[in-house]
Amino acid sequence: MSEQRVVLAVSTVIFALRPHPTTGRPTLWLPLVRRIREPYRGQWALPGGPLQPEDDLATSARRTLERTTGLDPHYLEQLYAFGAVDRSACGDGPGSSERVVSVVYWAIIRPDEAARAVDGDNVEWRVADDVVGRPDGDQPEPLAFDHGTVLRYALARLRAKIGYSPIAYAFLTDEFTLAALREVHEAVLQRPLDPANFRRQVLASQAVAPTGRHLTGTSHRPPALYRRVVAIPSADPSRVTAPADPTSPTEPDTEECA
Amino acid sequence: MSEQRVVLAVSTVIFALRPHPTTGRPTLWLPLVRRIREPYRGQWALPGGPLQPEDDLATSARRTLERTTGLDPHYLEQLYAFGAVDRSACGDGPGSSERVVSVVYWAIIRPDEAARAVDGDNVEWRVADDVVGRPDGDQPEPLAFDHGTVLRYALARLRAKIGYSPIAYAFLTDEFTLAALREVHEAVLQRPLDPANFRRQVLASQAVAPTGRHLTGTSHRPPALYRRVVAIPSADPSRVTAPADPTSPTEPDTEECA
DNA sequence: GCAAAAGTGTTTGGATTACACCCATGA
DNA sequence: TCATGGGTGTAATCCAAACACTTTTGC
Repeated sequence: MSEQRVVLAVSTVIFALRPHPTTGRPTLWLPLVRRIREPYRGQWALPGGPLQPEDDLATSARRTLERTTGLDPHYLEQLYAFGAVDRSACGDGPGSSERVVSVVYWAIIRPDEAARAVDGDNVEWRVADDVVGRPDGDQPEPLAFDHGTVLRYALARLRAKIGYSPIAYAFLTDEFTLAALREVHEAVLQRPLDPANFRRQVLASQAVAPTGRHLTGTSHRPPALYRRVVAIPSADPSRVTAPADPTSPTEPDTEECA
Repeated sequence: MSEQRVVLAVSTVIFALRPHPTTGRPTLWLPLVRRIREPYRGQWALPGGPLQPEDDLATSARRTLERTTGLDPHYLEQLYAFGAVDRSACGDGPGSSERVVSVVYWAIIRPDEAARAVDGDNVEWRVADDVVGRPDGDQPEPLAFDHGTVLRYALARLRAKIGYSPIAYAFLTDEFTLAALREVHEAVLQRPLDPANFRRQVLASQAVAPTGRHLTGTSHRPPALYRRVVAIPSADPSRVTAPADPTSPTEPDTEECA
């Protein structure tokens, strides 16, 4: 085996909600970029690139996103550092390729942000669950590197975190109906939620306040519009405060999958 | 600013339970190593070292731990990748030092494993909350690099995760009383738990089974001994399975702090 | 017997669930 | 008027907390 250098890259999984191509229901989509050099040339991969010495990790993620997809997500969180020694080697390719450790981030963008995205020859938006493959479906075309594993992990994190953190609001614009908020949860969790109970839970959480306005133009009773009144928490470790009050329980953390 | 190279290192926060020096109650301890070179020479730091090209990230963490502290933890999980551009620069030191990105792991070891640990001039075990500093106490001697932030984050992760994952068993040997299991939770959460309710919750979780044996030599009723019958889950993203059954809710993931 | 912790029982209140039912609008 | 979701009410259920009480050992 030849001498290897370890190279650091930063990649990002970006989630957005768009109508499903067949059902029309809100569904998780994400952009992929086509690799234009070896290894895995021609295959689809997560947007990313090498870490520049002058960039922080999250800054690198944002900079690469802007350059490759034109996106600037307002929710961005570190997912995991992937560093298996053989993860950058093609199964049938040369075994002596450079070793790459990737720090992967995941992001959420609103529909209005996603609409501004470029969609050229080398960027393609796909339904997230079609990319990883359904349990009963055919195996999809594999992603470059271990990006299939990365995406599965990002989906698991998103689905876990929406249950205990107000990240669902990152998919929504300033004003929204409670039905729209419920559709975000339903799209992420892939299961219907009881509208009555969902409404009560959200209102009890004190996370939203009515704006007084209503959505018009529907063929039924005009739903009230709400706005978010809590911050979407940052998962940055530097924001970790002093030890919590020992008399109150701690909330779940961000980083992994049970 | 001179040209910088990005170097990748792996460090580990290792937790063990030992009696508190004054109260005698089970308390979180961790080993620190003294830095023998610049930057931060002479200050205490988390055990770690540069990533070797032939090691996976977790392998690197284990190898460095063995070499510096003699420890081989049976629970090891990735915490976070720290990569701020200035994190390896001393506040009053030279500003042109090498840039280091650290992938940090955290680990749990049992008392019998911790007893085998070396405790030389350059390794010192400390009470975890004394290292980060109590809210009302004096500020402790700062750790090297951003390891104070790292440790605070690791403590937050441990305290969050013990609430929804059976990691408490990683602190215990094969046979244990339910009181010992409760003391693990109390030490981590820093608050007393109701023995009656705790017992019921643990038994209802189906995570333990009685061995039939009892602990003797106490000055009261001999408590029954139990053993763990569930696996301590690995947080490795490669273990993420196919999308869960959409009709059942998802459990919290591992990676972050609310 | 007494102290101390093991272990059991009971009550309470809050949160979740399921589902019935009314409301307001466009067509 | 009817269809469609918005929005409210309510009862059943589960779960966590608080705490009284009994049991079993060493001293």
